[in-house]
Amino acid sequence: MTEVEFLAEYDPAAYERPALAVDLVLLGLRDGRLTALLLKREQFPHAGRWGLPGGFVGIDQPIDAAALHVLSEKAGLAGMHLEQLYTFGALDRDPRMRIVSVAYLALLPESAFSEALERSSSLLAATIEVPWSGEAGGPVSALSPKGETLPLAFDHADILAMAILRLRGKLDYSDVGFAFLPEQFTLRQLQDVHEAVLDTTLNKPAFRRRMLDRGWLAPTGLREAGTSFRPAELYRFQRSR
Amino acid sequence: MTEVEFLAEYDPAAYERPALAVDLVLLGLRDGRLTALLLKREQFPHAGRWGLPGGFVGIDQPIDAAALHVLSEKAGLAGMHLEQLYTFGALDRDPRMRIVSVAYLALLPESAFSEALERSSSLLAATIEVPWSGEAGGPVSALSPKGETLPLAFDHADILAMAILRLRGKLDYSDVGFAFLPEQFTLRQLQDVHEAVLDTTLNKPAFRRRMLDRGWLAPTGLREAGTSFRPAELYRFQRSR
DNA sequence: TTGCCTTATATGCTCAATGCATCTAACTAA
DNA sequence: TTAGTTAGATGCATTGAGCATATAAGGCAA
Repeated sequence: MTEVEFLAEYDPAAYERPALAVDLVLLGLRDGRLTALLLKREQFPHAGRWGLPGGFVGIDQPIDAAALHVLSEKAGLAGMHLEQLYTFGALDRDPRMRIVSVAYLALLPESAFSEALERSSSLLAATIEVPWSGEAGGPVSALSPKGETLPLAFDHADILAMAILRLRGKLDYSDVGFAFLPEQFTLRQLQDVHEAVLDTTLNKPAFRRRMLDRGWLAPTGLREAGTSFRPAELYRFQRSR
Repeated sequence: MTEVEFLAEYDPAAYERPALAVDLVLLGLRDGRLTALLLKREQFPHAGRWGLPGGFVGIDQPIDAAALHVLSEKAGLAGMHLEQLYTFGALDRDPRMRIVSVAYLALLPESAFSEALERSSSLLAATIEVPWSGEAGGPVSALSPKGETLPLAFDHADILAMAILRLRGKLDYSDVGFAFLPEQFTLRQLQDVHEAVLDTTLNKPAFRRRMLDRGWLAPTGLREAGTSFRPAELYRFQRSR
């Protein structure tokens, strides 16, 4: 029996199928640290552990739509940009049954991050601890606001790690960094975003020049208020070029 | 009913599940052009069109294992490095039923590419035409060895495009380029790989310095043979640094 | 044997981008 | 008015890339 014949006679409906789910990595910045929104699991399996917001993909639902649905249901957010990260399909990743999960990443500005925390009281803002530097990779850990290590459910430490990896990789050649910021922001805020994501300190003049030369920043003519020192110019992100 | 209650009562086995498949983008270099291995579809749907080698994911099979299985069954290859690309889950991507497909990318050296073509006579080496430059994105087209445009099945033009996009993005900061080359190769061959993938011409002295400074190239002391001009030094790829 | 042709390899120059130190500007608070 | 703090600008050295060009090493033909 050749492979062609095999496939011709293959009736996938006759075979058991894995369940398909989505998991969302919702990242924001709190106190200059990368922070993710986690949910405490109340039910078996992994009850008491912390997991990413997730849900199953309906048979008549595009995967992206399932991710947006979870974003809305579990975080009360709409219209955020979601980027597909990676698909996790190890056999034992869920003890109940075979579940394949497509992970998505969303970057939230402070306003959306706080909004989600308000709308869903079961969400927790967990600081992400990255025990490796650069793009080495490996699992990460999550800390509660009090600094306690949170036990993570399933393979969610790996999913979070993949999110950090992707984010670091894209940060300096794409415009993803702006997703963390409000409509108007200062160059210092933008640098804080980069420093938090990359977990380094950056050279200020060099960073300024690089960003300004990129043509993505439109000065608003406005300045920040409420500082006890020289107020910084407010910029707006403009796509273009 | 809260989301928590909903999930607690949710029995995924009670819902119909999408079928899960893998599709493989097998890329090589022929005559300085990016080339993919395609299969002519004999059956409905899309009979007569050309598609990527693919297969379903078994309920007791990790996704990576399913991809390796397809690699072995459809291309007669083993032990190649496979990288997960993206998961395609549009509702209408397959007219038979809902199929979600996890796409994988493998880069083949000339030897493995030819081996696959010999082992499976139904495979075709299709030249990939990329109608956009840089990392702009958009679907690509495939040409037969005679230069005729091949009609592609399903969303496989998009999957191929994603492969090119990923490849171009990773080429100059990672070691993926070496995957196209044999054990020993010249700097000119390495440059040819980069020029084919990026679809540009590169500056030779600059390219040489960049590659040599990277510490990935170990001179073998040997030189290529059979040229009617000065033979080039043969290098070997060594990881680390 | 001797040029000649072709490609490999090396080198020098210029320019652009970056790291770094430092200078000036603008605001508050005392 | 002055001290303190951060924003923003500028000069200099280093690095890396683009580019032209020089030299090296093979085959080949006269």
